[in-house]
Amino acid sequence: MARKTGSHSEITGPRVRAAALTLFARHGFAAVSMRQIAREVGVQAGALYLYTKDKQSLLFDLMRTHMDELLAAWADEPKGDTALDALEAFSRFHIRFHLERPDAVFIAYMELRNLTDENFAAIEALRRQYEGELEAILRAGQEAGELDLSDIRLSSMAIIAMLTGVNTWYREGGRLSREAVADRYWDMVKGAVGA
Amino acid sequence: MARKTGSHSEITGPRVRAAALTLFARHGFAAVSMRQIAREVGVQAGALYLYTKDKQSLLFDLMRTHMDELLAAWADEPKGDTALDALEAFSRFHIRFHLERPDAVFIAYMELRNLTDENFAAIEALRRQYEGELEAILRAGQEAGELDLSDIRLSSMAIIAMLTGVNTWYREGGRLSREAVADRYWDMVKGAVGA
DNA sequence: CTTGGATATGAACGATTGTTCAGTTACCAA
DNA sequence: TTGGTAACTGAACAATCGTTCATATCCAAG
Repeated sequence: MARKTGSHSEITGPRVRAAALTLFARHGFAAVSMRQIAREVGVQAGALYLYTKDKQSLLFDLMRTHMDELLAAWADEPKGDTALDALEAFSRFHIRFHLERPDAVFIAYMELRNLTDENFAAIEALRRQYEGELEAILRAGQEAGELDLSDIRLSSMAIIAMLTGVNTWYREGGRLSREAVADRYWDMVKGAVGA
Repeated sequence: MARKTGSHSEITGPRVRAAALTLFARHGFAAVSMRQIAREVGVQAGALYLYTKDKQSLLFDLMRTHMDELLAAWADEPKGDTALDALEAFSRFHIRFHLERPDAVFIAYMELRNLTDENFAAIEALRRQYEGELEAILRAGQEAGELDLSDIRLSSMAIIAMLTGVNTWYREGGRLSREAVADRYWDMVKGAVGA
């Protein structure tokens, strides 16, 4: 027995990435074996290497895809007229986007240390780019007198940490809807930047 | 050759934990072998089992010790008279305590999924207890009319995420001193709770 | 001076790891 | 109907894993 019935390359590839995403998020990159991923897909371990160069590339692809999607989605987001509008748009976007893909977010934050130096640098650059988007909003708001900030970089890091933190406790079907959470976090962000 | 010269049990034990702390923080629990830890200590792998039941217990001990120290240190902290004073004390304490032990903090947040169910429950309970300390402050401030909060639990999670986030970017000898960072974060916390 | 416990070695255990590859099958184009 | 190739298997590779254990050495106490 070798190949199963039907042509599967366009099915199996995404399924490998999906299985890796779930398993890496649940157990951690180092704790998941290629054989576990293969079993989840319904294939032997050797077949995975038709879809990825090695385990490291599998992790890197997942992280780079996530960061690319993040940047692309934010670029497409309407941002309003004022810096305060843009900050509200960013806050709501960040929560929504991250709540929609908890596994990818978890991996992107937790598995950085399992990347090779080169791959780490690439992901880090994308993260910096995203942080830069928020910093630009804060700088504009500062210059327009809409915000009162003592340190833009620091405020940016604080806001992102606060917003991303939602992923650690939010559970679907819980006490609050995603919108209600976003409303309250936007209030807190507003207060934190003195607006 | 077996035992080296001198009595070492009171030296080796702490050294095993210190090596495990550093290595787990740098590479992750699953990616670190007992032999790596042993090499760092200057001992053979088998000797580690004089100081820990197994690898899992080593991780759990590190995490439980960290959480115990956290709760004990906060209990010893002067908290001022008003709820706002207590909130400031908490904010500054949290940043200071966490910046002093980045490795332990990193492990306590990243390696939860590598704990057995039983051990996870124990650590989770301690974390809840710490979060409860902040919630109590917020509740008191709310009732005294010092704070304006729409949801205490949510504000508590947001504040902790924001404060803990300092560990992800702060570097010793950087642009800002720890005190300067704490000053600015306290400003932001104050704003976020409407005070 | 002997004895016994504390401290450590080093070899060994079976299990599992990421990865490669020759062989096998199913599909599609000619 | 036939060939070629895409998709996959199953076995194999050396390396490493956590853990155990018989053995050896050192120190303190009697």
